[in-house]
Amino acid sequence: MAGNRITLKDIAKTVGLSMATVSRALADHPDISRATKDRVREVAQTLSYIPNYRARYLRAKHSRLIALIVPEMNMFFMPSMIAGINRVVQQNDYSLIVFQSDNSIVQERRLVEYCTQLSADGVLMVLSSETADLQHLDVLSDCSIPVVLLDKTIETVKHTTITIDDQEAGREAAAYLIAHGHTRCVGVFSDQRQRISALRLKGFQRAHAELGIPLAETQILRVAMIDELEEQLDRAFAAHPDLTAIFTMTDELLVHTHHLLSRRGTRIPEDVSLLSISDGQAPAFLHPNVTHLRHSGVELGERTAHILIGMIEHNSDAMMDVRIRTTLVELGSVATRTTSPKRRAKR
Amino acid sequence: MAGNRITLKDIAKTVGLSMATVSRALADHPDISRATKDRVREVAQTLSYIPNYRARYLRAKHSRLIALIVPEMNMFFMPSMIAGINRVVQQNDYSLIVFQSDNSIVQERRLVEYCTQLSADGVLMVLSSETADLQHLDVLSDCSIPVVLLDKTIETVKHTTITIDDQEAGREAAAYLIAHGHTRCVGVFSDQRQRISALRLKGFQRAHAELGIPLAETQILRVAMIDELEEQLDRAFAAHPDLTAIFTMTDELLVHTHHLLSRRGTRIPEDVSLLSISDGQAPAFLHPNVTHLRHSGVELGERTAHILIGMIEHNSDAMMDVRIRTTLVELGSVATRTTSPKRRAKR
DNA sequence: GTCGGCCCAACAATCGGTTGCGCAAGACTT
DNA sequence: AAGTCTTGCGCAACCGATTGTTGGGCCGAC
Repeated sequence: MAGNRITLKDIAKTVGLSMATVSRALADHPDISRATKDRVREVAQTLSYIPNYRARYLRAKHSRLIALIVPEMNMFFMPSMIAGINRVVQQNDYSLIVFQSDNSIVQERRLVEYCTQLSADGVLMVLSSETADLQHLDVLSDCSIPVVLLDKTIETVKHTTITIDDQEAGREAAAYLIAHGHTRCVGVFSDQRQRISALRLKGFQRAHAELGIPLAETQILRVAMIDELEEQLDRAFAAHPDLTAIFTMTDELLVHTHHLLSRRGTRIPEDVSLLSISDGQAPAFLHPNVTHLRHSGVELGERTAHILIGMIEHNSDAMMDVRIRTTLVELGSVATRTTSPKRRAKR
Repeated sequence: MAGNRITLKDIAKTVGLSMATVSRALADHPDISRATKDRVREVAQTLSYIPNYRARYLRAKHSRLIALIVPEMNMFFMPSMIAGINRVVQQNDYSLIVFQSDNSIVQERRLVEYCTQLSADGVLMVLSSETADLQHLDVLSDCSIPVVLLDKTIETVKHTTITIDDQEAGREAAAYLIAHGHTRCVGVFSDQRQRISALRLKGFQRAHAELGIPLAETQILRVAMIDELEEQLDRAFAAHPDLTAIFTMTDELLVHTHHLLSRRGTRIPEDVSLLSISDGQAPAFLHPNVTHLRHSGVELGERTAHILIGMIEHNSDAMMDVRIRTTLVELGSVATRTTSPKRRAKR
């Protein structure tokens, strides 16, 4: 492979100068005369010389490589988040290298170690669902490689984290539905071991408590596997004939809930209102368009990348805990209830 | 950064051996005695030594890095494709580094060059929509870095390509609809400058021709920007009152078409049948579930990665042109027409 | 006419490993 | 007992760049 690549030595031989001079000429070093620089550049051009970053960064200690470890390539959030990260990373002349842990702590550990082997300049992590502690990140601090945790995290006192303000989003969701007259809502949440899930639920519950609206345990769906959703939804409908609104905490839960509602002939928002936390893509192609608390994956990615690059370049290890607020986007999926609901017959 | 990292030299000093011996001991070289190996490993362990890949691969000439350049992080196809690639890449002890060209030929060029600078062992490319020729890939062949083009390509005689059998998929789609009595179908296609688009359309047209079903130009929608879809769809409905089926060539077009149909009160499949080419995710959460010609992104990714790794490891430059066939997945969105359609009134 | 100084460019060390070759000491032939 | 094999390890070159230091040539100046 690449055995025939042009190196500095080749150029040096061609122009009849030493490697050192060629290197400096290419780097526009003041010690080198204009004439020599021009000559060297021309030769480099014609030989189509490509510097070997591996060699260069071996000496330079850094790699201008930023690693991102994600648990999976979720179709809703990840693509936009990665796009955001990528933009900032590129703008700052770093390269992004993306790894997938497949939600396995073993893989995650392996990948973290791999980051050190590559001597990445910084690491961005979306924790896998299996990750319960952060010991495996110690190798990174040993090598003084800065880390930023984003989106999915666990409690930590040692690492900079950037997340959606999950609890607040959950709170706002419930408050919004209640304000529109929905006093019997169902909340659809995912695996409670994930902090993101627990926080959104906590906010949802707290809003109910604060507003004095009762919230039965059966109004809370905890969906670990997406195929449990249908049964749980059926049970909720059975338990609560007065159910008028559903809140879904993610896009994935939203599209599947929407699908199941359509299938059972439930009209949105006439029969049941629907509200979600989302990055706005799914709400746009569902009918009716779904009112949601929007969190931009792009923004999360961009801010995270900025912060990490700041840490790298200023060698700072100040710990931050940034929470991004969601914004309400009102579309057509939430009706205002003034009277008690009248349920339509289902097919 | 990482200035304090343990190196071979540190280990050598600690155990009182030469770097060469330590290196060989760690590599399990037969020249080194069991006892020495054990001692070295133990020290490496306690010092938590991490080899510097940059240095190692500098000499080794290769990098075990595979680069993937994609135009954008499309939410439907890319995630699964990347997941597939990633799996195979990891299994073979390579690492995947993902770049995004943002559909810009300038970026694409830059990234290709960057691949050579990183001395990637191989490059996977999904061409940007702006890419009209493949000259910028010559640097790669100059460095004898193998390239595989996948999914979106243009005509080429020089590079290995792996694509969905687009034309056949378009043909099958039309044939399927026609076989179910839909003699007036509309096909929704994207930007015709893309080969994938042109081929799917060609198949769609050819099936009509072969089966002797007329196909008016107004039955073919060419949607370059997604917000043109609504108007074009309206025009098609106006031009063809006898319209009974719609074919969408991608997931993105599918979800938006589905949304617009729902909005105009068109029932699927009672009023209009819907068929798509898809990787199966969107069809599962739309109502009713959409019958589609399935192409697995994961499979495409896996096969591509296998082929590239084969090229890398056997140093082969045999050109291939692999086409992956789609499989029909019949769900609930296509009705069988036996008589001429009776259109229901719209809201 | 020598000397300080300025330009330019070369030498050589270095980054962190890998590897061909040589060499010493012990084991084994005959 | 001398010669041949093995075994186990070190020397030193090398990968492709960067960079601190050195030194030759040429200038004007005293």
